Amino acid sequence: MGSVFFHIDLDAFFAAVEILDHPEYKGKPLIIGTPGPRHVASTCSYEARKYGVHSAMPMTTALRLCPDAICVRGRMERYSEKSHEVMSIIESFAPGFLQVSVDEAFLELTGMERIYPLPGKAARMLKQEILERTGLTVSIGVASSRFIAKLASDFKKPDGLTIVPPGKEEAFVDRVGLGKLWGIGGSTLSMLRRRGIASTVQLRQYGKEELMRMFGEKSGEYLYDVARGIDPGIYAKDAKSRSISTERTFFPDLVDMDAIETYLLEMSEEVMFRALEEKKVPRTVSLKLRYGDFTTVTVQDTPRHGIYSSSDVFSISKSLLSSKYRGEGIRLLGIALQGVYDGEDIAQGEFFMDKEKKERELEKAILSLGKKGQKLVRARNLEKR
DNA sequence: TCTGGGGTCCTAGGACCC
DNA sequence: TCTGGGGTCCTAGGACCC
Repeated sequence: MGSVFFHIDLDAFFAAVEILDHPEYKGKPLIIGTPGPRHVASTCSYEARKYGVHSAMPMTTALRLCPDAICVRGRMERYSEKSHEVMSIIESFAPGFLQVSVDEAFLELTGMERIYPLPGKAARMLKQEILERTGLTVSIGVASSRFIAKLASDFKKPDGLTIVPPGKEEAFVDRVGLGKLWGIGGSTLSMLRRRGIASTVQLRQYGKEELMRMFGEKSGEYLYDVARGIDPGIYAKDAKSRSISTERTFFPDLVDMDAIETYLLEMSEEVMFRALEEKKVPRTVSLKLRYGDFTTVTVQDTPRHGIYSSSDVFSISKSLLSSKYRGEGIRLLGIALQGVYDGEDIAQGEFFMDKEKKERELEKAILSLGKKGQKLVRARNLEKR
């Protein structure tokens, strides 16, 4: 018996939650996002999609296309609450559960023929249960691999169910089309087109070595597999280190150095606080700058002595800034902690001999830094007068 | 059209080591 | 006299996804 995977995708999730909480929005074009320049839509209702509005579209464009749309600011806490409700239903349905974002998850039903002899029927049961208990609809894809199941859940939306029988993967990929395959975005698509490859059928005419030469080792292999409906291994491996980041876009561009440093301080604290909350230790700090013309640069530093407090992050990001800053208006500032490991994983040295004590010290340091931060801000404001 | 914010993974070049 | 090969770490940039 072959493998069986479900991919479950919540339909227009944020918008659906807002409609649930505000029934008066039902049947109307609804956009989750703040109106104004340098803002973007995060989701929208299906009524708004009829006007051409979609996720990641600039709000100014979205409102030009659909001037009567209702705009609401996102309420992430509420969405994660609803997400938990749905995910716990999915998780208890079958053992192979893997959540991949707020609004989607995989289930593996391989070897469960005794309990669910017909995967399609099982999927309908799951959809029904989610709707009854949460008021939300999902679309489900059923296939022999995660990759195909993911494409299938997107094939018919909202409230869809698409089953790709074993052996039909390649034919399904042909129906979906090159541009809608997961992992093939705008740049890859135009690179392929430039070489005269506009469909999965055409892509299949190239050998693996040929594609690897044309697109690089990993991408070549990826394209070879995907064109044949073979799962290239999405969500197969789990990340060994992570990153924690924050960024802000400004309107108008930031020019004042004090203001820039104040944001840097605020963001250093935010990011390091999140790391400490999770008892994680970062190895590198990276600073991102975007200028008014949208050119974006990043610089990073991996200090030998390690990163233990937000004042470390702040001073590193300040020197990174001075090493790169062009001296013009800044559209975006970002700070990322990379190579973030569990405290335990890097405990080989003397660093964490007395781990708990060390952590308490770090947390205290952070708290007092928070207060110092306030003073610093005030000191800055005074200096300006 | 004028381009958010939070992530992951890949590449290519240089440093450094054996 | 023009100079190996492999492994690992670091860096900057880019593609992609939700």
